[in-house]
Parts: sequence; structure tokens; C-alpha cells
Amino acid sequence: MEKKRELTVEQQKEVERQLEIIRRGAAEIVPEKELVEKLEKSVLEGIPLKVKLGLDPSAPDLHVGHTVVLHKLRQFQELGHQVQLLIGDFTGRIGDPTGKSETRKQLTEEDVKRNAKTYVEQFAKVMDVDKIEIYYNSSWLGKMDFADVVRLASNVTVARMLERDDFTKRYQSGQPISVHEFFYPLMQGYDSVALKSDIELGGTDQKFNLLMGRQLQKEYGEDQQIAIMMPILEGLDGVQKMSKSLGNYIGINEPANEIYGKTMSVPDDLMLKYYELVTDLSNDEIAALKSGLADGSIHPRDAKMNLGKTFVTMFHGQEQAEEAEEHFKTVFQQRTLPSDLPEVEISSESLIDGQLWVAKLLVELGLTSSTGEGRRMVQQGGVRINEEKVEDVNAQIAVQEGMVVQVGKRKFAKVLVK
RNA sequence: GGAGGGGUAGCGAAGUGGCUAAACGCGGCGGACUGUAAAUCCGCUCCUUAUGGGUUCGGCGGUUCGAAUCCGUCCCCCUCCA
Repeated sequence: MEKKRELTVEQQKEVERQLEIIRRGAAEIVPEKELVEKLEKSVLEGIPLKVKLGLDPSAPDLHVGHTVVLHKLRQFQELGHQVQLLIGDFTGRIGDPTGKSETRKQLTEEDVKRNAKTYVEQFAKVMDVDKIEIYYNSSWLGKMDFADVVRLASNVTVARMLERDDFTKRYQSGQPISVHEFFYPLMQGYDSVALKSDIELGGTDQKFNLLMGRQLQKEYGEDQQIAIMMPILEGLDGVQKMSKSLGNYIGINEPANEIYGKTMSVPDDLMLKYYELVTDLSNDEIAALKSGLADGSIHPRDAKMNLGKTFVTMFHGQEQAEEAEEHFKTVFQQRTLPSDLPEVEISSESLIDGQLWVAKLLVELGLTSSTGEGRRMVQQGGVRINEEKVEDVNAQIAVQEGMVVQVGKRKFAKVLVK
């Protein structure tokens, strides 16, 4: 047995430096001690660690919530480690009928490929995609025969499966759990076996699955991966996790003004969390920001504007960030009209003597969904035409090219007569 | 296979023959105050050029002057037992 080599002082420092970066923002690292050992080995031998992230191939629209994990991946990249992107195409093709919801539509191979490509395009905004390795789990799961599957399943007991939070809840409340649902953690865990991953990243909601990877690696005689769980980022409402279906998200492909604006509506309490999990500010800078906010020397609004700018810079570049900030200042702080109003066409056929009833006009412009709503908006004093409030619900508007119609604080349209 | 419970507006949930376009809460929207934050307050929240009209309470068909409410039938969901 070869004697364990000692780290030099520099190497020791390097391990600590890496550890500090990795720890930042992480909700949990299981087990942290082993992470240190892996890092030491990596530094000593100059071999990068393999860091896995599993992706569901069905939802390619990324938002800021997703970037929490991606950001952590990028940090690993910058520390010289190897990122393994796993596309769960096998899982996706079977469909995951969790609960009683309708069976998820099965994805074709083209779907999967296309989605994977979209992922990578979006990832490019957050990390160096040239350096990542991409894997599809169908390439090993698809080859397993039933005996292999039984062997895989034999590694885990039912009791252990039922420990998973959502299984526990469903079991206790008498909701059905299909047997095949037990295979999802198994498959995900087996991916780690196949990839010989050193580390797997995921949200805290993935804890069970990440640990399953550890257990299976052990059963298959591999080194066990470290599970690093990132906190779930709450969305704009400040309560529920950011998700597309809840509509409380900031999409990374959204227009600059949207990203900036949505960032401004993040609750103050959440701002620091966003800073910590999504931006590159150092731990010291964040601490300074925190104390500044606490003692009042930093205005929360300014801190948030800076956050918005940071996001837009990340996703669209600096130039657009400046513009978005300018837009915000003019539209929302000074309450003047933005310079780049969305233009909406109105066909002259819908006009009567060049006129149109206000409520109808709003619908035509897509500013309200029904004339009833438009009528209400007028009654509530939320409608402005060329910056003048419309008082009369029955008003007939002489529609003119270039006219600016506004509903509430955020909805604008510039009229183009066709 | 057996027994029972239930499907009401975006969601939760009242209502069990007319006074119900349907209480209440949440969410959403508009206004005030602000920093497009939070908190608070006021208002709105099926469609309709509207003190009126139209279409709603899982689907269809009946009873009735009148149905979310009664009857028939079909569909869907859930619980308990096996």
C-alpha cells in the first residue's frame, strides 16, 4: 500500500479556496467530509472531478430558478472540474405519470435532441458549454434486460423507498403509488453509476434521488458521489418556488425590460438570496450588502436595481442592461412613456368614421381580454390615451396613427392604422 | 368485486325549487400611498355599447310557470372493505 501523499501548503490552500466557493449558497453537502477528500485527491493528482447534473428533457425553457444549479456548475467549471450533463431521455420517453395526472406525452428522439440543443443554447448564457460533456441515459438504460432491472431493484428496500417525502405523504394519505414510480429514483441513481460521477448537483427536492445515486454506486462497487443540494429559489411572489406554471418566474430568454422589471418586483426579503445564488458577488460583498441594507446605508431599491442590471447583463449583455435600466427609470420612476412602445396594428375596417369605442379599442389592442374588462378599466381610471385619462366609459375615440394607449401602469400600445 | 362520498367561476368553498350571475376566502386586476418591494386602504373580477340582454354550477335528457337545487341516464374523481 502506497503511503498517502501529503498536500503542500499551497495545495491545502487551493482545497480550501475551492471548498469555500462550492459551499456558498449550498443548502446541504452530503457528506462534506468526503467532498474534502475528493478535492484533496483532485488537487494532488491534478484530475478534475466529474460533476453531474440530470435534466428532464421535456421543459427546455429556463428561468432564473434553474440558474441556481447552473451557476454552481459554472463555479465547478471555473475550478477546473468536468461537468457531465445528463439528458434523461429514457425517463422522458417512458413518461412519468406521477400521481393521477395524465400520462406525460412521450417524446420522440427528435424532440429529445431538439430540446437538448435548446438547453445547451440557454446554458451558454451561464457557463462554458464547449467544455461540458453531454450524455443520454437511454444509451445504458435502454440496453438493460429484465434481469438487469431486477438486479438494480434488488439493491433497495421498499421501506427505504417509502422514506422519500412525497411517497410517504402519498402512502399515508392513501393516494396511489404505482410500482414503476419506484424506478425513477433507481434510474437516476444508476445514471451516476454509469457516469462514475464524483458529485451530483440538484435542488433540495432532489435529495432522495441524489442519495440513491450514492447508494447504488456503492452496491455496484464504485466510488460514491457527493450530493450537493441547492436551495429552491422562490419566485416573484416570494412564497412558492419559481416555476413556469405558476407564472412567478424570470425567464432567461425574456426581453431585457421584462427581466429587469420582474427583478424589481422581487420582494425585498428575497433579494439577498437572489444575489447569493445567482450572481457572482463574493461572500464578502454579499455580507457588505447585507449590513448596508440592515443599517439603512444602502437603499433596497438601489440594491435591487443593481440586481436587475446584473441579470440583464448575464442574459443579454451590458448594453441591454443599461437600456433596461434607462427604460425602468423613465417609465416607472418618472412615469413617462417608454421610448420603445410595442406597436399594434388596427385595421381601418374596424373603425366607424375613424372612431372606435374605448372598450373595443382596448380589446383590439390586446390590452384587455374583453370589452367588459375594458369598461371596468375606464371606470377605475386606469386608461390613458396620449397620457390623458379617459373618463367616459362610452367615449368614442378618434383613432390616429401613433396614438399611445395605456392601461394601468405597465401596459402600453402604440397604434398603427392598417 | 362490494359499500359509501363527491364533481359549483382561475383555485378553495357556501348554496339543496323563485329574493342567486351564484355568499365567503385566496389569487388576479385597477386606484391611493410608494421604490413596479412589503404592509395598508378603496374598488373590480362570466360575456355583452349594458339601470337592459345573453350564456353559466361535470355531459345529455326530463319534471316545473320557474332548476346549481327534483327525476332519469351517462362520464369522471375519491374514500373504505376485499
